[in-house]
This record gives sequence, structure tokens and C-alpha cells, in this order.
Amino acid sequence: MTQTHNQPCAIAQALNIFGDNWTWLIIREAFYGVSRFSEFQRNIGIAKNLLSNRLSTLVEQGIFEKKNVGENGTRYSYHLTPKGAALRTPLFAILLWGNEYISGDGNEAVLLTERNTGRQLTTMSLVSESGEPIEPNDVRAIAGPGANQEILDKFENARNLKKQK
Amino acid sequence: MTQTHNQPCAIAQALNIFGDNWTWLIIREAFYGVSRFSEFQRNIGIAKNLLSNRLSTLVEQGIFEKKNVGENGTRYSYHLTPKGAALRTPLFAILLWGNEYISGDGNEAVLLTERNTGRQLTTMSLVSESGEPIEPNDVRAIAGPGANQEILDKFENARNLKKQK
DNA sequence: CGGTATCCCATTTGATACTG
DNA sequence: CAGTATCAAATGGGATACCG
Repeated sequence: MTQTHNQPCAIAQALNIFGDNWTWLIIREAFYGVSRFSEFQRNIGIAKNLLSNRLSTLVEQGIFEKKNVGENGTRYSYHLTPKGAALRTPLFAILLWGNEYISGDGNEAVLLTERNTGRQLTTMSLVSESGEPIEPNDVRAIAGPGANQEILDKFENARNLKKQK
Repeated sequence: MTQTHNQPCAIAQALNIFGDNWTWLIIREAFYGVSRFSEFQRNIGIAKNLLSNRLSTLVEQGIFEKKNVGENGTRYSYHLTPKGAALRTPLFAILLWGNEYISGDGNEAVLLTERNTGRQLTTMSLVSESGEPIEPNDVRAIAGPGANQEILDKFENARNLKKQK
């Protein structure tokens, strides 16, 4: 698509930013410590003009911060803002899913581990206010304060579908 | 891009499937209980040929299961497989990020709640083997058994970058 | 209903060249 | 180094028509 939708659902909104694969890969590289234009380019294998576009958008969106680090103004670094760093959660979620369902056990190219124990981490979960992990079945999606009629209808419809069962 | 990369990293692999926004939206709809071709089409506003393509790919990938539910073979339903249902984690992660950093507090179109208490869920976390949520700073990404030289280099490089600080 | 086939247009892409 | 400019080629997009 590439074309923007205007659904109020945050998923659709977020996808307007991250619909492009390059963008995810750029952010992944940032988590690995990459901050320079040429490094992104080399590691990802992206064309310069595309990288330039994507980085500009990400800076506009407040996900990266561009700093001048050159002695004479010819070098820049791109670092994740808090907003950008918060993308670690979706990114890790995708990684764990891919490890389990694409790579498969024993073939993972990248693993997540607990720093202290070195143990592998394979599970990600919603956490309650009291700090307890919540089972997927105990989670409900509901319409929020920013919902429009379309979303209200959708949840109404979802309720009806469940009743029919 | 659309073009497939062949990096072994599970993120890149997963993006080969989900690089397309339509795909995420289709899966989102599936979580809302949608299972029919025409419903997907109407709710997402996607062209028929595109929907057909995307669904075919998703069935091939083992994310949806296509069942014949028609009396005379003219009706089908698409349901998430366990592999597909596991995408709830990345999807929720994206939703929470979008709620916090795009919609903002009080403007969320869709919220996640705990079924029993009705309390809003805003946090997602990696969970240790012993069932404890892990802080982001306590997580390390390391090269796994399926890593190639490129990935090993990347982590080597990341270590060097940290030492410099 | 659940698609497939076809067409045409807008966009995206990557390569190359160029610049401060 | 960190881009911008340009451009031909490929791709993705939606609309329409058609089918079992």
C-alpha cells in the first residue's frame, strides 16, 4: 500500500510509519549500536537515497535524533530517542516469534538472554499493574476513548460472532 | 523493498512475510474474529486481488488455515493457526507502543484490559524461565546457533562500540 | 460468495553521477 | 562522509470485467 490509512487504531497508525521493511531494519541496526549513515548503508544493503528518506522520516517522527558529531560539520550520528528505544518491545516480539516459528529451535541466528544468568529468554507477555504476567486468554481488547464509530461497530460485531459459537 | 533479503536474523525473515502493511491489518482483523473474504475486504478496504494474494501467502506460510464452510463449496473461512495466533504478541506490542507514543493517553482507539479486573494493560515484558518480568536493561542479544559470519561480525562490532564509550 | 484475469497508471526502486 | 539529483525500469496499485 504505502498509502496512508486514517484509521484511529494505533496499529494502523504505527504501520503508517513502519510499513516499510527498511525502517524496521534500520531500527534493528540502531539497537546493535549503529549510528552512522554509512554503517546503516553497508549493514542493511540499502540504497543511499532510500536510507536518506527513511532516516529523515524517522527523525521527523521523533524516533531518531540527529546530531552533528563531525569536527567540521560533515559527520552525523543517529540515535534512538526514548520513543524509538521503546520499539525494542515490538522488535523483540517479532524476533521471538521468528525464532520459534521460522528459524526453529537450534537454528536461531540471534537469541535474547538474561544478562545476569545468561539464560535464554523466549517468552514475552503483557504484565498487570501488580507486575504479574498475564495469559493471552485473560486479555481483552476493547474500544478506547479515541474510538470512532467504525471501531465501535467492529467490537460490537466481534461480540456477536462470539455469541454465535 | 518487497524484495526478499536472505539474512538469517529472524527479524529480517519475519519482515519478508510482514513487510506488507495489508498483511498486518488482515491479521489484526482475524484477532477481531473476522474470517470471511468479504469481511476482510470491507473492513480493511483492500482490493480483491490484493486480498487474494495476501491470504494465499498467509495460508502458504501456515499462518491462516483455509476451510471450506460452504454448503455447496462456495464459502470459505480463514482462521489463524497456532503460528498465526502467536502473532498476537508482536501485534499487541505494536498496539501498546502506538497507544503510548502516537495516540497518547486518553486518545487510544483500542485498549487492552485484563479480563477479570477490567484493568488496563499497558506494559509488555520479556519473562524469565521462573516467570519474572525482565527489565529491558537486563536483556542481551547474542549470536545464536544459526548465526552466519555477518551476524558474528555485527555483535563483535557492537561490543567494540560499547567499549569506546 | 470468493475469487481470477487484465489493464493501465502512479509510485518505488536502485544505479549512477555529482556535491559541499 | 553524508548526502542530493536524475532517470530508466520494475513493481505495486486499484478498477473493471468475468467466472464457477
